[in-house]
Amino acid sequence: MSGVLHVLLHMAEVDGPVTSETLARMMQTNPVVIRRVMAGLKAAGTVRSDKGHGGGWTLARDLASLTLLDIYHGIGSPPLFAIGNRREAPECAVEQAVNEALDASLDEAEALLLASFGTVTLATLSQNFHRRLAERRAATSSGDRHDH
Amino acid sequence: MSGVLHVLLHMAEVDGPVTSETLARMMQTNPVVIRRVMAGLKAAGTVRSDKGHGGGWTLARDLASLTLLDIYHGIGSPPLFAIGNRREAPECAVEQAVNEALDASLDEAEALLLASFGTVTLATLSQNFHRRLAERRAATSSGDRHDH
DNA sequence: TCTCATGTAACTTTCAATGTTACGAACTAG
DNA sequence: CTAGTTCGTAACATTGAAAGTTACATGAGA
Repeated sequence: MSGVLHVLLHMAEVDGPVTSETLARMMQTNPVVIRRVMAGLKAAGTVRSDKGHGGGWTLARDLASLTLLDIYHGIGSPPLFAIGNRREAPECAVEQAVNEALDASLDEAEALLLASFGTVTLATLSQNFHRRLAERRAATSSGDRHDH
Repeated sequence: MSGVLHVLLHMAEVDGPVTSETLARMMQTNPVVIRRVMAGLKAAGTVRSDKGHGGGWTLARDLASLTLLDIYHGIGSPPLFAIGNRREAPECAVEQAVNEALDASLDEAEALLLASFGTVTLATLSQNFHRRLAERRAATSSGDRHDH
């Protein structure tokens, strides 16, 4: 998730297609790993890929029309929580009572989280990125006089 | 988490102390694993342990005074989410923007989840467990005539 | 004193995530 | 049409964290 967002924002900074090779160097990983996660996004219509000379990955939709929720589903909607339910011995009544209680809380939190994802666009992330860049430039050009 | 709750509810069904050996068989695991997770709960005052003959684990507090939140903290407050933030290259402005956005959503969901945990007592879980037992008994003694 | 039980360090095993290699398919430039 | 690029994907290797295991020390009761 975090890595994919990183990649997409970097792609938005370049106008032409970007190869898996280049993206892999940015993320300090392997081109095949990039292709794996991009596969889902491609199927979802978020990005497109082109082969051969001048090929690579391109954003297929506007940043403003993409939310964190789109990306989450694009990468296959993986489990959100680290503390899952035991699925062993589900016939045990104790197990069922425990799972019922945990599920109630987890489902509620999951609904909120996904709703929250739905309100954040990649355009917002990009804007925050550029704001940080500007602040950083201002800080260094003024000789780091502020703060500590 | 799920496993610990299972253990605690089983302990509540017995009046005397229960050994790690017995609990391990219930959970289909190893006694040492039981002692490991119980260590935190003991430090938190949730359970006590006694050595020697007739020893084992005992609930030190009433089920009604224990919430899921207490148990969560008792086992060391492990990470709740499976989709963490990248901590590599945190100086990259893109990374910072991504982490900022994800943290905002995750923190909000975490707060809700923990609050939700705080409202559920183990007494409630135990009641649900006994309700299930009663329903199951009723269903089998009536010959499974209802539903399918 | 002998047995039972926890406490804990050290080691091993397991398993899923990630990384890697290899090769086929599709595309472009010349 | 040929050569060079790039994605697509299967198969295998590596890694790291969680769980399991062994071993032994400590404390408590019969």
